[in-house]
Amino acid sequence: MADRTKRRPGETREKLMNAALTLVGKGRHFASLGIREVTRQAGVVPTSFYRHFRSMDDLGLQLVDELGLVLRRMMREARANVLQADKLIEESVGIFVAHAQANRSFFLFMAQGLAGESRAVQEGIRSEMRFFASELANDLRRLRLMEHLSDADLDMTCDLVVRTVAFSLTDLLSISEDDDYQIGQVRKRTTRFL
Amino acid sequence: MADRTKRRPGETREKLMNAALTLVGKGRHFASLGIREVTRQAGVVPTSFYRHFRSMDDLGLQLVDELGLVLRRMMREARANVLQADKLIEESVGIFVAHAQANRSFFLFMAQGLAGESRAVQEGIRSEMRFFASELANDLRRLRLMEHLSDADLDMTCDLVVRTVAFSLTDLLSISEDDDYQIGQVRKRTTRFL
DNA sequence: TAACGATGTGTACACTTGTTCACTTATGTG
DNA sequence: CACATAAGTGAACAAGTGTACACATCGTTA
Repeated sequence: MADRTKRRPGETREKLMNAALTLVGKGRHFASLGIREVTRQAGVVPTSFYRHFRSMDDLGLQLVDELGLVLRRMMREARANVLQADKLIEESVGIFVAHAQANRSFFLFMAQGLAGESRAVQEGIRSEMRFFASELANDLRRLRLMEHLSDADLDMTCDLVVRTVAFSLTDLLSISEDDDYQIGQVRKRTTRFL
Repeated sequence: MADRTKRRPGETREKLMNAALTLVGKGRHFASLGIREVTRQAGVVPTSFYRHFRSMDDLGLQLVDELGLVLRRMMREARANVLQADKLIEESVGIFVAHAQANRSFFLFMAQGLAGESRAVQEGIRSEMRFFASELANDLRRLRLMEHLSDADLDMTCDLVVRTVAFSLTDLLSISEDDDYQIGQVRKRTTRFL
């Protein structure tokens, strides 16, 4: 009972992924992480790494997949909370900032990966962002907002919004103490932008 | 004459900085480069590194300084070529794209450094971008364009433009073969944005 | 010319790294 | 229960890493 030597399946796998995220959260860049370093942080022997991942790039790719889940969760919450269209932007930005802080390492990883070393990871993150942008465009269409924009323009605008916000991440996450000012900035930027 | 054993001062220093840029241009991330790797690429013995740089971070900082020069050169060219205000955006974007291609590794380094490992390099690049944005705002003010925007709004808008363009770099530089499409995209985005 | 400081070189050392192999242990299915 | 398979372990190795030291070479200045 108190003795929990049981090995939950996939536990080490999680530990390794979290270890990588933790190191990224500590300011390290994903590209500079080594297998041994990650296993050390996870409290696991180096060999175990190969039971779950082929290489560091592989780990990165699986992190991208999980990142997708985080983003989807964020979208769902946003959709639920902004049923009526007023205050839409403030609301959305607020939710975004909250998620960015709750999953700080994850978003840091995303910001890094965009200019990262592994082409595959780079492509994965980019495609997650594209998906996110297209969903955003769909939502706006459904809510009959932005009807003064053509479809193509709307798509492009959403893409731009996502890019801009993603870019702000770098600032937002690097400070993260005196958020208030930064939040205000991002909110202002995004609001004015739309 | 044919024998050029002479040692031009600062030659190795340049060789090392170029070596780092070359590796970045080959798809490596700056944060993952090692001293030995760079010296090897530069065709220099590892010990020489310490004659010029305290560490890799130091090298990065000095690269940022040179990046500043590149940006200033770009601005000067832009100012010279867009004396009259029509076609201003297309002209500017064209110049930007040309520079981005000519100094591909430099701009890659910049894109990487924004989410990089060294806080100092990150801060340096960010401040270069801020400077660039404020100069852009000044130019627009001088040309009496965008008079419908308040000063604060103009500053923010320029910041946003710079961010957006910088972000597009990631795409632009990662393809760089079938540029035509990408150039069109960036141009369209920026144009529509302003 | 002599001496000096800056720059470049070769060797060496103590660590760290990625990866492998043979071995133990737990989990779930017949 | 027995057994196959997945998951975890430890020891080992060759290769690569950062850094230090002592020495060679150049350009400049006294």
